Amino acid sequence: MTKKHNIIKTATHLFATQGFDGTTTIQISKGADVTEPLLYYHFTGKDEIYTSILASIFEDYFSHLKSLQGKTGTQFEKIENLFELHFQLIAKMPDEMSLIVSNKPAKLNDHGNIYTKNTQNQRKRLNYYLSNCLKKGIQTGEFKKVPVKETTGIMMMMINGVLRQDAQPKKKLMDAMVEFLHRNIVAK
Amino acid sequence: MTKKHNIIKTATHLFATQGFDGTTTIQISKGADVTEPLLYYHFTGKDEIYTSILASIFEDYFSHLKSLQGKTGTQFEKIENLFELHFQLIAKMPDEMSLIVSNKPAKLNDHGNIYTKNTQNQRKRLNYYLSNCLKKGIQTGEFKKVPVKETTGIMMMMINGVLRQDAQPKKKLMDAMVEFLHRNIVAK
Amino acid sequence: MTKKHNIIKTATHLFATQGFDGTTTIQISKGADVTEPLLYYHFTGKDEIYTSILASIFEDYFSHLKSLQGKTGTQFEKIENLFELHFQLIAKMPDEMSLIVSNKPAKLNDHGNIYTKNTQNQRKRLNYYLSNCLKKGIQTGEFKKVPVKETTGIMMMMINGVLRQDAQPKKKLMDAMVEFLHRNIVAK
Amino acid sequence: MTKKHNIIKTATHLFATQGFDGTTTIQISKGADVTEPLLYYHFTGKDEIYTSILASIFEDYFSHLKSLQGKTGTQFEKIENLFELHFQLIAKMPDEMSLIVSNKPAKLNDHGNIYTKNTQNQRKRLNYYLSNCLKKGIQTGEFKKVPVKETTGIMMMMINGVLRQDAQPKKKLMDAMVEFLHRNIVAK
DNA sequence: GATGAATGAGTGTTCATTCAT
DNA sequence: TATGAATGAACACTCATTCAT
Repeated sequence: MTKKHNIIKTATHLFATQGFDGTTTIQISKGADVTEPLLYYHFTGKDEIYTSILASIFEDYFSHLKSLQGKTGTQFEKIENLFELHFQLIAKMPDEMSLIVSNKPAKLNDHGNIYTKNTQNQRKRLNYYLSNCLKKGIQTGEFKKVPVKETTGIMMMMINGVLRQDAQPKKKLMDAMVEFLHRNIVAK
Repeated sequence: MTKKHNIIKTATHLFATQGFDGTTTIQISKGADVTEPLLYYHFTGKDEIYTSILASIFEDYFSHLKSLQGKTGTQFEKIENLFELHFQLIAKMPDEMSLIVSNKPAKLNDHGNIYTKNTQNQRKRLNYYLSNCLKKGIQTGEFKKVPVKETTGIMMMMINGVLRQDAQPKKKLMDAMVEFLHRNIVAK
Repeated sequence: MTKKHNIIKTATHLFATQGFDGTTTIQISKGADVTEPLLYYHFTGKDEIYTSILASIFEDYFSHLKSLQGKTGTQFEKIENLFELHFQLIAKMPDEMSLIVSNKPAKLNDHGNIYTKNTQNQRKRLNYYLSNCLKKGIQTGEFKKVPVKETTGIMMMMINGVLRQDAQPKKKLMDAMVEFLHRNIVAK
Repeated sequence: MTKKHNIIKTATHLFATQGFDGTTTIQISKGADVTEPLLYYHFTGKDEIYTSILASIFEDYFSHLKSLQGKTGTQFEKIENLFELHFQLIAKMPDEMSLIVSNKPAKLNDHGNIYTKNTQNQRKRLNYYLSNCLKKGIQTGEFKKVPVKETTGIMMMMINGVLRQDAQPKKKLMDAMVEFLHRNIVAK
């Protein structure tokens, strides 16, 4: 529990700040205050430390995405929820969020292609969620007749920009973004 | 095509796709079809290959930014120009653009901190350019009374999102973004 | 015999016979019948192998010098003791003695300057020991009124000559040296 | 003339202060203000730079030794001449003298064995010169009946000590040494 | 004479990983 | 669980040397 958890916490932080390729097993073990061989007791290797962390983060992330679908409200509120979620996730777990948008490690022997698979999955889900909201909103007259594909692309780009920002995103900026969107897509 | 040029071209591509930490000197030399020691004849080391490439890219990039300031037109056209520029740069030199938005290498012994310096400089310039356009446009009545700081932040986030996109950005998406902005800030 | 001990033994011999600059880490590891990385498990690098060996040799050497001061006898016997000691040390551990009189390595990144510090210390101690004996001996009438500084210098030069000799010093030569000294400084 | 001479001068100094193994061809070329390939125009390689320098120094040194034999005087004056010579040589060309007493380079491919040959030759000549003086002096009654072999050994050790001293030898010390010898071997 | 460009062979060192306990 | 000791493979880099001009 404690030591394995420590390894995961340390590795997550190091991978997020230095990247997979820039992080060594010594750094992880020293940061977690354990010896190197213990890493290999709990994991099969550096690769698995990374992939297991990534898998767990994505699992968590996807479950959050899923829980959004149960909520009721206008289509715009649903879109707002999505932005709000990412904003909160970054505030609560910046390392984890940073990890799932970082580049694919060059030295990772990603046989299961966990990285690509999850990243594509994320894109697909976001795309589905947003374009669905847009389509429905347009149908019901809640939204203007904006081009669905492009508007979805823009919103995803905005989420991407938020996730990849170096500094913690400000609440004010998030509100401005939502307002910005509102003005653009909601019918007067 | 000199061998030094080949080294730079290969290294740029590898650094852009694999990161600094994920790229080895052997990969660079093999990709450039030269022997490893030649890297050290033309550069002081792997670090300098990276920093000299980065410096030259940023120099190029900043000169492009500067040339925008000479152009005339409405404030919105000026903003449009900025988006257009990034769109073109990515199309013309994706590796280079990818490099200037990649994360700071962990193993780079960058005493002059060329990475941070340039990145901050870029942010400052973009911020200055955009907020200036906004302020002027608001003053002259070309723009609505949008909050300058936040709107600037959103636009920078969009540019950031464009730069960090994996795939080549589509012209259609770019047009949609401009239209999106237009609807939001230009006074009716 | 631990592997670390083996490394030290081999390195001592190689450094003594080939010099620090002329010895490679491969030679050390092969000579000690270990792999190269093990050198870096037990030491921080080639430099530390050298400096730690040198430090231990000097420590040993200085403790021998110290133990001489406890012995009683005439001043000439004390001087004789010093020559005898060096003679014995060379016979017992030629590599070690050869190391402490070898030249300062050019490629040694010796921040603490362990080499210079110890070498100067050695000179100072020998000087102190010998000139003290001489002064006392002259005072008590045991010695002729020889010039202290110069006679000390000559004796140190002789010790230096003994230490730096390529071949093992012969007992006969050592006896001749002591007799030589006796004739020169002891009052008739 | 100038450039080759420069190479020799620089190399001599570097070899003397850093040793053969501790000196690189870049250091030599930079110190001599020439490019590296020029070293290979004037010499066949680093080895030959070293051996040719060593050969020339030994040649010079041996010719000095030879010229001593032409001088007249008592046997002790002849011995004094030898000490005096080494004293002068060190004062006039410390680098060169330092080189001929430095250890045999580990990385030198000394096919002609120039190093060992000359060093042994030097030893033999000094031995011959000194023991000859001693024998003659004892025969003529100029000297006491000292043991020739051992006394020669001691004197060679003193010369060795002088040559290997780090600092420039003081005139006073040299005088003391001669006086020291005088008291020991010259008959009253 | 002289040099810019280039290289094969090696150097010291680090890496992720394993073994014996 | 846990670790001290050990390693094969690779890493960034340097060396003496050569080639084309």
